[in-house]
Amino acid sequence: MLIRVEPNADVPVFQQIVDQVKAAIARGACRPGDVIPSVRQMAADSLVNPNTVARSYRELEREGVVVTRRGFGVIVAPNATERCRQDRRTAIRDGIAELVRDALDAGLTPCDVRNALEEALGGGTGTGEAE
Amino acid sequence: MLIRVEPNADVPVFQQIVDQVKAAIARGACRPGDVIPSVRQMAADSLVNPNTVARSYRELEREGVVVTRRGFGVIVAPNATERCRQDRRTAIRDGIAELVRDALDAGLTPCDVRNALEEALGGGTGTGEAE
Amino acid sequence: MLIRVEPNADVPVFQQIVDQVKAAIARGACRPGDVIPSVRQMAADSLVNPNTVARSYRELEREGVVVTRRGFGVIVAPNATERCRQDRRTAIRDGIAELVRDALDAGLTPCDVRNALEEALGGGTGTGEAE
Amino acid sequence: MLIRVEPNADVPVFQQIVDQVKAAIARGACRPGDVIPSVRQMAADSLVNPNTVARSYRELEREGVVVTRRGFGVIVAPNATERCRQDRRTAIRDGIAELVRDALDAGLTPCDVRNALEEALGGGTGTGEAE
DNA sequence: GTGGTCTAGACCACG
DNA sequence: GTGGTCTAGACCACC
Repeated sequence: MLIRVEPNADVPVFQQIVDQVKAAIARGACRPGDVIPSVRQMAADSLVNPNTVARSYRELEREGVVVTRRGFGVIVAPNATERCRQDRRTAIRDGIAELVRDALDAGLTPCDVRNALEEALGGGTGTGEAE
Repeated sequence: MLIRVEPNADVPVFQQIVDQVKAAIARGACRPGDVIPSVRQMAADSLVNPNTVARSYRELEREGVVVTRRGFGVIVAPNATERCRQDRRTAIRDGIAELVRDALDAGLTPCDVRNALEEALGGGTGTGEAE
Repeated sequence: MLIRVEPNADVPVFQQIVDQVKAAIARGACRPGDVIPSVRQMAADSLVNPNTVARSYRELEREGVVVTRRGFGVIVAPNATERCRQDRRTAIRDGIAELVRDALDAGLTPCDVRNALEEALGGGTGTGEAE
Repeated sequence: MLIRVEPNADVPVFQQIVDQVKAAIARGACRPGDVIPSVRQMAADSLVNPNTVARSYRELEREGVVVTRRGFGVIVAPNATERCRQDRRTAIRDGIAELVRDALDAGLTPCDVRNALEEALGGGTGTGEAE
């Protein structure tokens, strides 16, 4: 469970942590029942204040993604994997829909959008292609 | 020049105004030399605090999209149309790139992303129909 | 909107504030659309740290009881009254059910419970009776 | 002596054990002189950390409900039955008083409270049937 | 050891 | 002026 935080980003640090934990669960790096790093541990690893990590964990618990056992630690909730995947999928779809709306609103054609997408798909990952 | 603002959105009100003015210019609804509503006029129309509208206009002027002539009004800058189109295109491309990165990060395949895009293009608008 | 906090109670301060705000709404002291005291104001009034008040307000917003408008203030949500009343009713019923379960579990008879209730009703409020 | 613990409840695990032991004594399931399970036995049965069980036993001994005889075991104290019954009765009465105060505070009428009680008495158990 | 809470003080963005 | 966030350090209860 490696968390990398950018302190000066426009998205709050506590939200970055929430997102990355959920992403780790979504991609299977953490599975239900696994123990995730303690508040103090992650705070030390990520160079983030423990209070900020605690807030992230509180939010994750509120969303039902993790379960915290006092004096023991924080564990991934039973059905967290599917829940996180669903969340990510919904978020991505919403994001795409909003982006498309904005793009068409700004006068771009659907073809422009497709081209921009293909460019991003090709350059962002390079699944085999040269960079 | 009709501006619609959502006060509870995550994007600031002043930014919504900036974006919508630039969008109007980008799609040709406002052309260089046109006069856009005064601060107090737009404030009254949009039910927004005049200070907020003023800030939006300050930002638009800073970007060279409009020029204000004291005692006269605010007019669209000579080369605003192309500038706004360029801005929109860049913003859209950046947005798509970020979204694609997030999506692949979350374990979606490029194909998933393409499908979501096509769905958004098909369902969200008329793919080119008049509004 | 008068909030009284007991710092040494077993229920956290932020939760006390949440409960009292919801109670004020439930009994009609605050109605939808009303502005509730600012974070700093309530912090000053209640002798509580602003961060603690902020956390209470964040929780209230999460529950849909209030809506916060940045730079403006916090207002009671449209359907907050009924929602709070419902919450209170559910909480009370759950509490009674749990209590009854415990009481019968401990060997008390239903009659014992009824007597204890009548005593509490008589002494706790004195709706007209001498104390 | 069957103890069932809910790790995720708001009442601490050690307190749940204390309460259940006292309840068992109050309802006569354990009588003075009876031997109750050893720390490690109950820890194994209840899937609870032995330290936690030890703390519960320490608390029970502090309250005079049990006495531990080194090398022999833990036995129910001579006057534990009446003491536990008294404790339970006091706890229940306090709980009812607090609940009634909250309920009236929230605007419910005494009649509402009585109805909720009767519902709980009627539906929650068999009002005296064997279990 | 663990998480939960609170305080104090700072900075930022928005209106 | 408003709320939002972060840091720092302290205390508590639980396991």
